[in-house]
Formats: sequence, structure tokens, C-alpha cells
Amino acid sequence: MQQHKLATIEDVAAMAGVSIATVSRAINEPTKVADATRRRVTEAIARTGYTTNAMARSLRMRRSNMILILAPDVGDPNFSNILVGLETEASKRGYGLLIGNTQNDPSRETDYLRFISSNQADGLILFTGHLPFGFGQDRGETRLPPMVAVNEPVMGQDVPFVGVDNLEGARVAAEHLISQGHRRIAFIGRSSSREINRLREAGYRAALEGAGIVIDPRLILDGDGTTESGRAAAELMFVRDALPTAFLCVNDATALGVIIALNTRHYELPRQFSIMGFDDISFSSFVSPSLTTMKQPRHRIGEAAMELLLALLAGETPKSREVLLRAELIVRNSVARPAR
Amino acid sequence: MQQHKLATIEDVAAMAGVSIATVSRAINEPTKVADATRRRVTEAIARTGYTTNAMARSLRMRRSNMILILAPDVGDPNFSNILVGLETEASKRGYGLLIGNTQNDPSRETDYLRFISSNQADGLILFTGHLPFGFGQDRGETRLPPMVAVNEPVMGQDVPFVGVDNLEGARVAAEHLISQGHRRIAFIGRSSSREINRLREAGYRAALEGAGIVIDPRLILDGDGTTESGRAAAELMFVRDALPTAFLCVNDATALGVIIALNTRHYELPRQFSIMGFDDISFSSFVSPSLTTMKQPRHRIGEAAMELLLALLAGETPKSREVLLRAELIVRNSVARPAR
DNA sequence: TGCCCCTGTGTAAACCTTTACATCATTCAT
DNA sequence: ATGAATGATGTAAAGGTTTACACAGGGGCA
Repeated sequence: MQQHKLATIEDVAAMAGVSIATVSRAINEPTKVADATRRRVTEAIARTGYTTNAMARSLRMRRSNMILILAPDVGDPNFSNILVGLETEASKRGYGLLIGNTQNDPSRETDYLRFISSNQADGLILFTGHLPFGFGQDRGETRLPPMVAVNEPVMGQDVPFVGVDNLEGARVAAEHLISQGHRRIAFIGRSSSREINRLREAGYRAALEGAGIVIDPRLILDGDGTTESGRAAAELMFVRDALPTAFLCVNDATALGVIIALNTRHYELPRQFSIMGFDDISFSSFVSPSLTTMKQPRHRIGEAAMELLLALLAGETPKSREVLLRAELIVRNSVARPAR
Repeated sequence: MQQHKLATIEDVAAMAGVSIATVSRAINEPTKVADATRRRVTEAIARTGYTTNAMARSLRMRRSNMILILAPDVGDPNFSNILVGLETEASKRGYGLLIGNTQNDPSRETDYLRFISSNQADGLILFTGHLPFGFGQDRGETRLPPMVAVNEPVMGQDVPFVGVDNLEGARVAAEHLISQGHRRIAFIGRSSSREINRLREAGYRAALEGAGIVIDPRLILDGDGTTESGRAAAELMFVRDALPTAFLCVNDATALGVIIALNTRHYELPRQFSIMGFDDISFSSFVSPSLTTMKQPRHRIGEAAMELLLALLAGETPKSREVLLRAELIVRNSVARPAR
């Protein structure tokens, strides 16, 4: 039922009239074998259509050249674009990618750990923001595998991190609003439990303080980063009647919610209110008004993360265990100078 | 440098005072071992923290319980949502997912084949619409591995297929426009080389013919499915001055291009022109006007594809080698009755 | 010539399972 | 009481590599 019967290294050795050790060397350390022999081996390989059995190889070498990627939601567009970068770098270096969708379900996280503990994957890329359930907690230090956190840092656990500089990015965003003349700037999406939200809020505060603007706590609203949370927060502002001239949103999804709320109330955007997002997800250029936002260099984040992981895997000690890439300001049509 | 020293089946056997064969059986065929023994083994497993080495297992059993997924662009949101479905079903059945981004690059396709030919993956899910370069063509029938095409059928190669019923879906879409009173309906996105485009065009024709509408060939325009192609096609219509009252677009991206073109020309939508898309990608609900479209059941497509593949892998002969799921009409705000 | 070193190759162990087959003790039917 | 059948376990082979070590031959040098 399966493929006929694959050629093994023995078949090649027999055809080339050498030992299997020589075949192995001809493949892996070509310089260590005589030219004539090497030619015979290569030809035999071509004739037999031999490919080395990865399982046997991994078993013997105790590594699989596979990287496990753990993400709460592989359908998230933000994830999938980083994935492209991860894949680019990995395949360039001969590594394969194994993906696990955890849906934030602890049992699924534990489940995927078997790939690590059974040597099916050499390293781990974490999008989850926490160690997979079953690690760290169970018996003190269970010897963590080489891993890199992406997007969301892992709190309190010295895990190397690659991502965008959220604080700096949010600062740039807020400064952009300030440079347009805004002084009453709301921050939508405060959340004490999410590191990303905290950092972006910190960037917002830094910019305002830097410009000598006193922060009005009524302009800082909670939100979990969903579109609905953005809509709700904007509504709340109208109820409370403490209005800003500009909304700095923790991410584009939230900004979209704000836009929906304002459109529903028939405000003219961006004349009456300015809105900024963060991330630059695909629809941001299609909303009306199209969204001014901070673009994450997703492809580069993926590449950098994989690069760092492979360095760790190779036993190197990278200069820095944290790589922060700059978000880029994308100016579109959702920001204008304040009305008066 | 790697994890300390994993417990092997021998360690477990020693601790439980049995042979390794018994341990293996206790794990894989629990009924075949005496209760008392089984308990001792399970306890030893717990104490040692043993996990069976997947490499050794795969080597011996000649299968890896891995599925290779080949896609031209893993960043494509349409892909990533199907991926969630694939993963759900696969992990439920104990399979892992290995992903390969080919970027339609033949050399990358060939590259990923090593996973199949080296037993690192048991089966293949194809999003590419063609066999990986290096298969089929090189030496007649090289014994194809079990595989399933998703999204885009593989032409002329009897590869099992799972996807949306494009013809039927496009017919439903066109009929929706007809039911609103449209008779001059354009089809944007003809492409003789793309099976999906051909099928959707066929559905469009079927609906019009079914309603007794004579098809005006000037209303059928080429397009490759990109936003830009949609924009260009709409422009071309104005140049040629053969205008429809409604645009049926081969997909949402194309529809977006059409909307952009019409917005740019300051038409009022949907009063002056109706637009329909196909796919229901994430931004479709955020464009203005929000897009009436046909929604692909992406999660179910993924599940069904994996189910089919695993059935093939298990040696079953599924009743049908083609699974067509229905697209669902999503009514939003881009369609209205024609002006006059 | 004798010794050492180097280069190229082979032998065999190790990596960790699964499983066919053998063994042994029991039970059951005759 | 004997033989067969059953059930539980052990032995050892096989799966396909990589690589430490051994070995042979030849060249360079004293």
C-alpha cells in the first residue's frame, strides 16, 4: 500500500562497490572521500533514486531538524504572516516546520509537548505568551528545550523574545497624533493582564508626558483587543461625556470597532475624530476611512525569530536574548488635525 | 547540550522488572498484558517520565503519523482558516502537521518532497493546484503517496479533491442578483488557466441561461483574482462603455478592486451598481459597502480533507474521491435592485 | 630501511522501538 | 493422566543511519 520499497544506503553501497560508511561520508562529508569513489557513489545514488531515511538519521543523531510552532490560533492573519518569515528562514537552513494550534487549551499544549519530549522537534517557537502547560510548573526546572517567544513575550521566564517594539511603536503613534495638534488623546485597550497592551499603553503615556500633556485618566479605557471591545469603549466615552479628539487604539481590530461606533453615530471622520491603530492588518487599508497605523514587520519578525532559535540550537550564545524590531508608521486617512 | 538523557523503554523495563517487549505491549496493546504487570509498568513510566521516542517508532513502523501540507502561500488568509480545520481533525487522530510554503517555486516543491520520500510524512495535502514538481512527470508513475487536493483541484491527475462547489456557488450568487431584478450582470475574473475561475464562470452562465438571459460577451472580463485585476476590469468596462447593473466577481479580492474603481468614480453603491464577491474573506464585512458574497465553509473543508486523507492512509476506499461543500450566501450591503 | 603520519576505507556498535517467534505455566477437555 | 489450547512474558531481529575505531597502503623523512 505504501511506496514500493525505498532504496537504502545498502543498495547504494552495493551498486557503488563500497561500504555503507563510505556512502554516508560521501553524502555528509564529501571531502573525506576520494574523488573517484565519490563519483561512483553519486552515480549510484542517482540510479537508485536514494534518499536518506530521515527517521533513521534522526534516531541516530538525536535530532530531527524540525521546529515546533505553538500558536493559540493559526488562523490569525497576524500569525500567518509571521509564519511565512519563519518558514523562509527555516527551510533555508534545512529545517522543517511542525505546527500546533493550541486554542489556548492547556491539554492541547501538553499534547504537543510530546513532539519535543519524543525528539520529534528540536526547538520551539511560542506564540502563546506562556510556557506550554506542563512545563516549568510540574517539577521545578524540567530542562526547557531551546525556544523563542514571538509576538507575545513569556512573562517571568527568561525566554528569548522576538517581536515588535511595542512601547516605542505606541510612542511614535501617539507622537504622530500630537504632531497633528491633538492634546486630548484617548487610549483604547488597557489591559493589565496582557503584556502587549501594557507596553503600548506605556508608549502612549511616554509620548504624552514627553509633550507635557497631562494624562486624563477618563480617556484611558479597558479593552481586550477585539473589535467589539473597541466599539464598546467608544460608546462608553459618549455615555461618560469625556471626549477626546483622537483615539489611539491598542490594535487595528480595536480601531475598527471605534470606527464602527463613530460611523454609527454619523460623525464625519477624520474631521471630527482621528483614529490610529497598531499592527496594520490586511483590512486596515480598506476600512473607511482607511486606517493610519503602525505596521509590524511580520516577515522580518519571523525570520529573526527563526534565526535566533537556530543559533540557540547550534549552541551559540546570541548577543541578545531579545530582538525588538521597529514598527513603521503608515499614514492613511483616519487622522487629521483636530477641529478646533 | 540537549535534554539531559531521556528515559528509554529499557529504563522503564528495568524499573518494572519486565522485558522491553512487555513494556511496549503494555503501552500499545494493554489487553495483552496481565493487570498486575500493566500497573507496574504504568507506574514505572510515570516515575521515569518516559515518552516513546517517535523516531525509533517511526523507523520501525515505517510511518511517521505526519501529514505534509504544501501551499503556495501560507500567509493567505483563505489558506490559514482551512489549516485550522486540517489541524483540528489531524490532532484528533494523533497526526501532526508539517507545513511547506512553496511560493509556486518548483525547486521548493521538489525540496519538500524529501519529507515524503524519506518517510517523514505519510500523506500530502495539496493547495497548489498541481502535483509537486518532480512527481508524475519525471518517470511516468513514480508511485504517488496518498494525497488530497484542497481548494484548487489538480488537473488531469485523478487526485482526490475537497473544496467548495464553485459552480453551484457561483450559480447561487448569480441567481441572487437575478432575483433582485438584475439582467445585465458582468462576470469579472475569467481565466482559462484557472480551474476555479472556469467553474465559477460556468455557474454564472448556468444561472443566466436558466433565467433565459442572453449572455453579453462584452460583460465577461478577464482577471486573475487579484484586487488590481478587479480594478482594471471595472475601468475597462467604462472605457468600452458596455455597462452592467451588477458585477459578479470571481472572488472577494476582485470585488474589492471593483468597489475601489467605482468609489473612485464617485458612484453611489449599491444604488447605481451592485457587486457580489465569492469566498467571504475577513475584510469583506468591513469594506464600504460591506460585501454580499458566498462564504466558503473553510473549517469544514479542512476537516473533510483531512478525514479523506486519513481514510486513504488507512487503506480504506472512500465512497467518493471528490467532496464538494456548499458555499453559503451572505447578504450584506453591496447588492440592491437596479436603478431603473 | 624503518618509522610515522596521512588518506581512504571498512567493521561494527549504537540510536530506540515493534513484533514474530519461542518459551513456559496453566487450564481445560478427553 | 495426557495433550492441546490459552495466556503471559521473554528473546532477538529488523528498521536505516552515523561514527568511533581499526586497518591498509603509501609517502615523506631521518
